[in-house]
Amino acid sequence: MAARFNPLEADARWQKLWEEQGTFHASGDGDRPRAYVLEMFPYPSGRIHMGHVRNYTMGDVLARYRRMSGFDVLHPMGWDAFGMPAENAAMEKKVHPGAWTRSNIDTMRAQLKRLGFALDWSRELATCDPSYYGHEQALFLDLHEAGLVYRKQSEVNWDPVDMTVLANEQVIDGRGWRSGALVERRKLSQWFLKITDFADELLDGLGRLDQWPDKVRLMQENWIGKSQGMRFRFDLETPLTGREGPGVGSAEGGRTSKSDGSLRSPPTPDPSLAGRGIDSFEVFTTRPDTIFGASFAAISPDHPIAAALAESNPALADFIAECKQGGTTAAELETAEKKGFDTGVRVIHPLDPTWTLPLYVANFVLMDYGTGAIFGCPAHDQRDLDFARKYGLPVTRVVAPSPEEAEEPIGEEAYSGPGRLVNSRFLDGLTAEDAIREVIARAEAEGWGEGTTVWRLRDWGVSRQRYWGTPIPIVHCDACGPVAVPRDRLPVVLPEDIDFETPGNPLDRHPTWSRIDCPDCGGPARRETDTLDTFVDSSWYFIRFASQPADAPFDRAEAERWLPVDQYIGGVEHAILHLLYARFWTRALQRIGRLDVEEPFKGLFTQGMVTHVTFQDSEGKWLTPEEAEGHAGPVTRGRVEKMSKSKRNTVDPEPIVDQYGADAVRWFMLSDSPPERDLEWSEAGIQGSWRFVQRIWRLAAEEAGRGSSTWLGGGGGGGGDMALERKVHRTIAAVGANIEALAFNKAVANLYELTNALEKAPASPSRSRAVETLIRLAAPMVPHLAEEAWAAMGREGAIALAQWPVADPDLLVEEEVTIAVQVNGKLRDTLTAPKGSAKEALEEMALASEKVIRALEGKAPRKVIVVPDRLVNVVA
RNA sequence: GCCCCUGUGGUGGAAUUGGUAGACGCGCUCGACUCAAAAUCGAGUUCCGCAAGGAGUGCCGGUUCGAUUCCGGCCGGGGGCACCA
Repeated sequence: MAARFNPLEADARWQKLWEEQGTFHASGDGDRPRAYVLEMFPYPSGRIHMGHVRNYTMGDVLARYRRMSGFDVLHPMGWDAFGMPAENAAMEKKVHPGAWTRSNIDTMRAQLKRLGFALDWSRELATCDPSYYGHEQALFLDLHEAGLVYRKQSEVNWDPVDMTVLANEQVIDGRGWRSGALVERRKLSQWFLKITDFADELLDGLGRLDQWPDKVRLMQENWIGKSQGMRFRFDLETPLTGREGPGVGSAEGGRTSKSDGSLRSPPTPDPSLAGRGIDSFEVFTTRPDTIFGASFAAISPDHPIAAALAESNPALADFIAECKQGGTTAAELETAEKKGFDTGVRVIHPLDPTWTLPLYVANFVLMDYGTGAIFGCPAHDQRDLDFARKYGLPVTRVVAPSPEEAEEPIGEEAYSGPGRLVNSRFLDGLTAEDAIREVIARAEAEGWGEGTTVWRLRDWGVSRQRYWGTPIPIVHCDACGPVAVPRDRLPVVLPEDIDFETPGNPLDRHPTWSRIDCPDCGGPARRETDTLDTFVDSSWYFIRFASQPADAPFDRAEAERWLPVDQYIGGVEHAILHLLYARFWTRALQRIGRLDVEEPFKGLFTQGMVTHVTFQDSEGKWLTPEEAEGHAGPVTRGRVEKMSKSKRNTVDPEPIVDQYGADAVRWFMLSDSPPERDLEWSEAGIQGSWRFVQRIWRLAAEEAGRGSSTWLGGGGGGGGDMALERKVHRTIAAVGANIEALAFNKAVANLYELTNALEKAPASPSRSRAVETLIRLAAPMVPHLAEEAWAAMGREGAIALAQWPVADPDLLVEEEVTIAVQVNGKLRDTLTAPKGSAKEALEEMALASEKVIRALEGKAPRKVIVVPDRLVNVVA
């Protein structure tokens, strides 16, 4: 047996063997319990980076541990293969997006295989294959039939130079990231999925996801943004025209729901309303209790009433135009002044027909939240207060924390705390909560308002005006309107002959692709040229992994046997969108009766980033660590930051694997930093991991060289290094518990401790068995080394399929314990005593201690606290 | 602005339900082996102090026999949402 472990030779040998023997195939039959371990599949950007290595190593340890613990494990891998970068590459490098993507996949698959991940490659999928996206089109049509898909006009960011739609992230300071052109808002007809239909369920379900990080649940909760309150009508003192007409922004208004939970789409301001007669509008508030503190009403500049009034009021039209100019970046909004325009119109207070309030158009009122209109209560809302001070509006306190403060004037700070109602007529004396109920009850009884719920969540716009995505399987016919592509004509395949020379959507300008006969009437029609948001692709891939028949998206029974995913691991950057969309998609499939799974991911873990030091030269140019070392001028060592190409601090995993082997890299990824926190890459760290791999190897080689296999087979008994045996069994218990808890850094520390103990222990049958146990415990983390050592020690079969050691409960308890002895809570001495010693005995031993006597300085103990097997505290 | 998380040696971080703070790794110091270096092995490493001893988990206070842990108030770092009514 070699003195050193040579990964360059061993890694590939074992990887080949695992592949040949199908070691990691999920069988899906038999009665073993099942475990589905999944890491977020990568976008094939070119090469694997350290973040992938960390993510997949964590999942791999869990998958291997579960397999050794007797589970039938599903641990698949695939490619989130549609998206913008492929089109960018096509434009810049003149390669076809498909060719670019597939070549990247080949590179990255080879890189992943070199890391020895225990993946079931037989289930590999790429979302850009028609064999995947064709099924996605079928599911889209299922949702369409079920009424969960609709089409409406929606604003997009339009780059007039590239003639393309931009995602919000691609708009930088109001300009297109590629062209630098000023971005325009443009209205396009787009497809939406009714995720808001599920807002309540998605929110409610969060409460039962007890294996998700609180942080992610909170982020989703905020994103869904449920606000309970009241919607009510303000009548205008004088209708806008003489004719009676319907209220505006009322029943159709806002993403609101009645108490039955039904949701409506947001309003599309209708210019024709102007002149049709407007006599009222609705506002939304979460504080109906403060209704007697109202001092103005305000509507959004986008509100139909604002538009109607502007027609005869040029100053207002100017004001509205001015509001639309403002930037939308966080910083601009932060400093943006609260501005309003007094329309001169007055509205009637719903609880007092003699009381009228001025109506403003205000720049801080958003059309797409609530009803696009508010009432202002300056005393109890800071924004309203700022506004009221600026325009000299009255400020009346209506909530006071105590009766004495009822007439306390409001200064520059609005009061939003608890209290009882004052200056509020029939509400006086009620708590805020009771007053809310009372006002809603009266409004509902009198018919001018109702309790309601408003959501921040919007429906999911899935149309993308791009080539490299799943074609939306719809045909537009002048006679029949939008028509679904018949199922037997799926998949709608992307054309291969595509031109990226001219700007715009390549599908749109393809000479023939979009021409088609209408499936309904046979007349001339056009294909939908938008493709689906790539988040749709990733909303169901975990189902396809579990079951992949050729003729259907999945087999229901088989998918239900694997789902939900037991442990999902990925970056926190997907905390909201991807995870919310996947939850929605799963529930939508459940609602239409395709799959009886409520939540796709039972356990979720979000791992930290891999970081590295940064360097800059005197001019602020980023330098790689290698450049910094040999740099002529002065070099500044910057902060430790996430590895990124722009900061030039990336470390390519492949050369590291070449140098140290897969196991040292994997070990480093698991060491030191808790997995949810950032991990700083360092050369010293990887060298430390390399040393540890060799230390385990030496122990194994030593025992193998001893010819100790005779001891190993010799059934549990003899050998008698009981201290070591106890250490081993404590380690078995600790490593298992820590892997279960995904506390890999602690499992790593447990293995270091056992290794330290083994290196010090004299040869014995106990030690030989202990080394074998160490190899098995380390196998999920350093699998190549473990296989090699396993074979060298003469064991049969792959260690990947060997049994996880079982801790003997009898060996987990210590015979002797160390007791801390305190005087007045300060440690003065320690003593050893048999486990389970009587309180009296421990007290006696403690009081006899020299150090205790000295610390007492002659004072008599007033009280002695004894915690069995832990400590004695003498109080004097 | 609102919400959430976090603060422990030179450093990454450990520490069941409150019960010996600093496990384990990295780094560093000294020593062994070597002509030398690397690798490896051994000893040490919270701070002050020769020692006895004292101080110590961001800061201030509280509860407790006992607080890194629980409570209140500050300060620092990170994240999410953001003119959300």
